[in-house]
Amino acid sequence: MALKASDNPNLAHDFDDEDGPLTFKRYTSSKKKQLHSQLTKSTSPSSNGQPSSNHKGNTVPSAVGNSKASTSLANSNSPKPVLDQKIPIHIKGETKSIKHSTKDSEDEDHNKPFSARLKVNSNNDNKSTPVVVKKSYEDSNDDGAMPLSAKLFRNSNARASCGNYDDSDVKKPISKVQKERQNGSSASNKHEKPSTLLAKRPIDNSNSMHTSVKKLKVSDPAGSIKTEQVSMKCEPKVDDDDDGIPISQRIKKPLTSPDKSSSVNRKLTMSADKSSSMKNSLTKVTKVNKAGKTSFKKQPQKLKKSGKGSDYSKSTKLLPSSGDGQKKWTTLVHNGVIFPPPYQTHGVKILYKGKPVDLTPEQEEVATMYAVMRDTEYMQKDKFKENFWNDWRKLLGRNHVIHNLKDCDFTPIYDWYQSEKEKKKQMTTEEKKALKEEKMKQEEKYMWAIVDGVKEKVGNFRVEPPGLFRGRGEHPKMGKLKRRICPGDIVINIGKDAPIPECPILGERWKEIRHDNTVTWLAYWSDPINPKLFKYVFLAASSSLKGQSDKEKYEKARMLKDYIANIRAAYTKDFTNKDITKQQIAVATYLIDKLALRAGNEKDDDEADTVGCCTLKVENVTREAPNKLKFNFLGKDSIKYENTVEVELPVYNAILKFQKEKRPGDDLFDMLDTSKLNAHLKELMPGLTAKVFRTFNASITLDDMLNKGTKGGDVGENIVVYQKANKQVAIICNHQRSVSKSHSAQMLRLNEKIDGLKAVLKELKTDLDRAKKGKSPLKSSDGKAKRNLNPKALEKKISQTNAKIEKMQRDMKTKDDLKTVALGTSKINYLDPRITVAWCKRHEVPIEKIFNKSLLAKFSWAMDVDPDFRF
DNA sequence: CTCCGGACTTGCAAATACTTTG
DNA sequence: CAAAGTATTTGCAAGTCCGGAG
Repeated sequence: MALKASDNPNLAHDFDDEDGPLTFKRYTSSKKKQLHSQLTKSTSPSSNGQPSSNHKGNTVPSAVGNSKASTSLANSNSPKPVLDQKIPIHIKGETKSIKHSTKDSEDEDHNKPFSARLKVNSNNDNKSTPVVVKKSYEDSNDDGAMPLSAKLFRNSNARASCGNYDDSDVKKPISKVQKERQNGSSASNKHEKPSTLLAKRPIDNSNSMHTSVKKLKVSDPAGSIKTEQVSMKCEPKVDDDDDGIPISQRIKKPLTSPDKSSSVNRKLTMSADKSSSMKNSLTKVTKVNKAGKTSFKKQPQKLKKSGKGSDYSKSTKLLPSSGDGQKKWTTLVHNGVIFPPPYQTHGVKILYKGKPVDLTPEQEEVATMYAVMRDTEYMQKDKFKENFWNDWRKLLGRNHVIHNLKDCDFTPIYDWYQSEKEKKKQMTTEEKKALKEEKMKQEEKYMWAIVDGVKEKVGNFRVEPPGLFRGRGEHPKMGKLKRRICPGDIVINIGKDAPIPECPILGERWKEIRHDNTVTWLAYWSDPINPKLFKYVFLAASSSLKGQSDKEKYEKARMLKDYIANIRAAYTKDFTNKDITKQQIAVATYLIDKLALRAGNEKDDDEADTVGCCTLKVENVTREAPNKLKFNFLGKDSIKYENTVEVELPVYNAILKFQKEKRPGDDLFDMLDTSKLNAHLKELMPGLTAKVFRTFNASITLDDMLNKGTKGGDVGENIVVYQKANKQVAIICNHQRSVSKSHSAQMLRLNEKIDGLKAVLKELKTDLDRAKKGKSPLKSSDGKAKRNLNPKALEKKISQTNAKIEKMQRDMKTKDDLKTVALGTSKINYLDPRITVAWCKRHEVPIEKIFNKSLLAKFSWAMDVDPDFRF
């Protein structure tokens, strides 16, 4: 039976419940120790503001249990559930969201290079990204020069003051306000049960080892395991003279319109915060600062008690940081990686100067890779062809009949490939299903790893197949052959006691076996295109290990909220610093804060030429008097960033100075690089780096927009509010997507539909007029007679049609607005899921409407956040 | 310091799965 | 039911940041 099951795709069900989206996972041993690490490693992200439940619980996960688990896995690829602690929660699978429909007219675009398209978009279309960023500032002319999140931030201040303080808070020394403000992460603990992790964990672990398949019911409170979190609060202290006046002014100004909804929430939040403060934990003092002026103190944070029940069942709680020095796991069992099948020759010949040419399988394989890319934009790029030719020529050998690429005709292979594709498409669903099952069966054993006794999904267990390198933008290496990876290229990382995965290719062996528990990768090989880089095999996003660090990331970003006022004050002051390095740091930090730019590491010549903040070139920034800066550069993935913003005058002048006497291609911030910048940031807040600003900006924007924008409408309306906020974040972060090939056609079609409805409308009106006069309706266009309706019915129909038309037009507009905006990236990487979950709870929006299955699994650690949680 | 190996997150697009529509 | 769309998943490239060696 077991065997049978494992062969069967259905078998997967066994796993299914286990890795269902909302699950309970065990706590990692390493997590328990973090206290220690926090104390030791002040800079570690996790170490700060992390919930920690350390005290007493140092129970070590017993190796015994783990080894047992591993054994079972090793001995039988049995899919048998190894994890017991995961609690499945029923989730409605359908995560549907909103859709837009439409079409429009701009087809030619897809033939252009991506960058070109973007350019077109941004130039012609005000709705598109770059410009939009600008839009975000429009609503607040008064503070156009204010950092992106400043406006939001002030709101949070406002919120804070609703609770216990009056507006004057804002004027209080920042440190005071901050001190009074509770640290957020505690909110999420509200729901937790008293039982602490510490106490529980060991038990759970052992359970997992011995009891194998028990699943806890979500609904069973007793069964659910809660974790407590303790977050620490940071209380930055600032030197009085350091307090930038400008900043405080900016912050004050804002209080303009506190949103009602937020004030209500605020109260809840505050009280939650209060209650939370009680158990505490560690106090840490970090001394920071330049000039020895500022010192930040951390305060203990507390656990929260769980409040009223939420509609969501509780799920996993992650432990605080992954401290323990460096230790990421105690036991690790997995089956290695799976290789792509060997090349199957097809024997289709290419033509050289019109004549068929014989190729060896190796030569044919590479020729096929090329042939198959005929319809891509790479074929228009000389660099791609050149690189391909250079690598392929090597395979062809010295005196091969083929002497140049130009005379090669790959059409036969291309056609063969197309027909193969067609064949596949024509297969019956049955056949397809069978094929899929077969594949599943082969891969199933590689899909899972057992980490500290808990079964976790592996992210990418498939070794990358050979192919032609598809670098983005103008990558110097595009088209190069990415050779096949063999076991001899692969380094495996696995627990000491775990069986070493059998090498799947006969007669070969792994390059190396390691037992390094300070890292999370299960395997890696070096990138054949750039041997300096590695390709890693990690656990999936839904794993506890990933969830852990995800949470730490958001906690760090939240911590920034407490420091941001001081940081702004500090850099504002330095806008005019005589020390040019400091001045550049100040301006760069300002840009990162205001525009959510990436840090901008240096790049090699053999990479696409893109920039981030520190690597901006003089030519990327154009001044527009009196105080605007126009940015235009290619950022990550060669995505164009185009944005014109108003900046504070000192910034404008500083840029002027940095540009002076430099050539267009020179570095704008010539005294700066990311390590200097980050080193500086770290002095301002422990663990602070440039990327934290992006997370911070994104999440606080979401939090703010949700709370301001939600008016208590129905679910549908609320979802629109969410999407709007999501879109705003995507715009801030410049998350773009290429316009789909069929976009214009879709818009066109929608227009036709609307026109059709309009025609109907007209006809209805005519009928109405006639009906009022007692005449029967005219015949419809197809000549048939229509039913004779009374005026009332006709009026109703008219208004219905009108509504339909309006809705369609709205949808169309939305669709067009979003055609170049990618919402997914921010959802996955930048928006603290607790904001979303808490908001959903508050407004009774089913979380499945916002998060799909993967997201639910990835964010399982955030599911039981307190409804009052605010970023 | 700087350089660079190393590890991990972020990001877009292609492939695939699933839904709606005609 | 196929075509048309949309949503989700997968693939893998491209960033960030850290820390150790020189």
